[in-house]
Amino acid sequence: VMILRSRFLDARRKRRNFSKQATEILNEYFYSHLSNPYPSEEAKEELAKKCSITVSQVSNWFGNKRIRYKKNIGKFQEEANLYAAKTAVTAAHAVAAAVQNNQTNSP
Amino acid sequence: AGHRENARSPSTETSPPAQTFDWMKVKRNPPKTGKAGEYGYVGQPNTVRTNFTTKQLTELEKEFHFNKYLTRARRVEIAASLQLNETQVKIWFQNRRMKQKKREKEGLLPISPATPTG
DNA sequence: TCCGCCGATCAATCATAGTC
DNA sequence: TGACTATGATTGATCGGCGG
Repeated sequence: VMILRSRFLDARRKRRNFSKQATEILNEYFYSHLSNPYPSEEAKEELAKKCSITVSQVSNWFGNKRIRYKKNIGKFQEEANLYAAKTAVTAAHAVAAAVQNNQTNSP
Repeated sequence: AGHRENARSPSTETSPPAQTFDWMKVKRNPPKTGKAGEYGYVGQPNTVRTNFTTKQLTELEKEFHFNKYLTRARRVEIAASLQLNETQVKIWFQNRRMKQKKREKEGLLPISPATPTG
């Protein structure tokens, strides 16, 4: 019956949650690329570095996130709005900077 | 690989989040791992992933250490002896090689997160 | 045209960590 | 402390692209 409960206690035994800061970075990327949340190998390396985790962990995170997100989009609405607002502020700053820059050196 | 597109289904575009992008609709076809019975063949292919027994995994692992790649003949032998499809054996080796590669890569840098101030 | 492989991903599940 | 949920990891199998 349970003959194969054998997933022989893999390495997933001693699991540690990522730091809140790392999760923050990953979520920011995910929601700011919601139309296509598939970071390139290069982007994964950068995220891994910023989050102090491995590239594989970044891949695992996105894989789990994508599946769980589409499985129940509604459950992530609040989170989605939160990060959307956050990136919106960042975008606003960028626009402001661009405008400022444009006025300074107009062609 | 992928479904790299970016199209969006008809939806309000005024709300940033809550849109249904193509990646959210991706659906994988169910496994074609039809474990046919003696009579004719059951109706639907297995809709769930096969659970390899400890014995099967042990044998596959043993074979893997002997050869990272299988010849057609060897594959047939193993599949028969382990009651698996040739495809399952083929895929298992494929996944095993990827796993090996991943481990070699990871078990090499975990230490020294030297961050050359970029 | 068919087949095997690679790399990425999916999807289901495991086992633990966190919350109440 | 036990029940339930959140989450990282594992893995059999699929998808698309390549090369033989």
